[in-house]
Amino acid sequence: MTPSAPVPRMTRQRREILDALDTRDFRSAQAWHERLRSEGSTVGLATVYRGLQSLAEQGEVDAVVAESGETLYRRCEAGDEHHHHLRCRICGRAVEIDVPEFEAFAHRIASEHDYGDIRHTIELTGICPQCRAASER
Amino acid sequence: MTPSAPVPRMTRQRREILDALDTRDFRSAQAWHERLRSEGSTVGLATVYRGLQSLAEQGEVDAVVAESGETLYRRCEAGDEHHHHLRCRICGRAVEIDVPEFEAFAHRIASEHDYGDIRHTIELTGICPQCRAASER
DNA sequence: GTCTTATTGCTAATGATTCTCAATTGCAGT
DNA sequence: ACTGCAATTGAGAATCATTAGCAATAAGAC
Repeated sequence: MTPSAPVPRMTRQRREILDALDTRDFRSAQAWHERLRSEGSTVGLATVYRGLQSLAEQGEVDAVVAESGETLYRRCEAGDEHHHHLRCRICGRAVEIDVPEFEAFAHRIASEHDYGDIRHTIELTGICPQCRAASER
Repeated sequence: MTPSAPVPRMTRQRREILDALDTRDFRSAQAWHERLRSEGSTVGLATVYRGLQSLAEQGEVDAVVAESGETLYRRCEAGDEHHHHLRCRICGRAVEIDVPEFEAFAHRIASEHDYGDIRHTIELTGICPQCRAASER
């Protein structure tokens, strides 16, 4: 029925992207691209965008939309399903948190209003200790 | 100290924007602009952007960043401080909800990680009953 | 009414992301 | 290892939302 998505292939560049995704920080596709180039890779920007997108679909990376509208990516913790983040608005450093209470709450609210196919996003942002110290002087 | 922001003036176009913001739906700046034009207004797109932005700063309108990256605006309920939404991913229709438990939770998590100047966003999206019905046939 | 300056409306400029398409290259089968 | 072919890549053009630049207007104070 479904047009059946093409079979993914493991290419050099896809491997490189995966390898680059090591830190715990959220970065934009452009930032990851720069990092790759600076490390000698020759991947194209478009490829990085495509790669990150498909990885996000497979659940390999987390994607969040910053207030500026740009999408930030980061490799996900192991295979855990669902979680949220406390992210630094300045350096991007993020901590994974989970809000078990909320999962239930979301569904209650949703069914109260008769909304279906619920999805939720919780974004907690702040200034991390390091950046705070830096900006205070 | 602060460069003291200019004194805002009530212009025809600002009034029109305020007037247009009547429905309970989230719409993009472009969408609000179209609506205004279709109702005979001659406001420019940039003016709508500027107007919505300043209104958002004053807390007169809510602004949320959709997954697509575009910013959606809607007039706020009276002057209540802080709240969240359950928004339909198809038609944009939204319900204001509040999550008192969460406000406290957010601060606890934040201080646990020593993050300052906390800000949070909770976005609940789903498909509203009307759109669900529509897409089911 | 006059003046000062915030505001408007174009339009051009940005910035991020996506698309186009020819050139590559996994990889299944032989 | 060799072929065939669809998936993938890379570079640049194309989109899209949003912002900046600037001359022309028009609030609001006097």
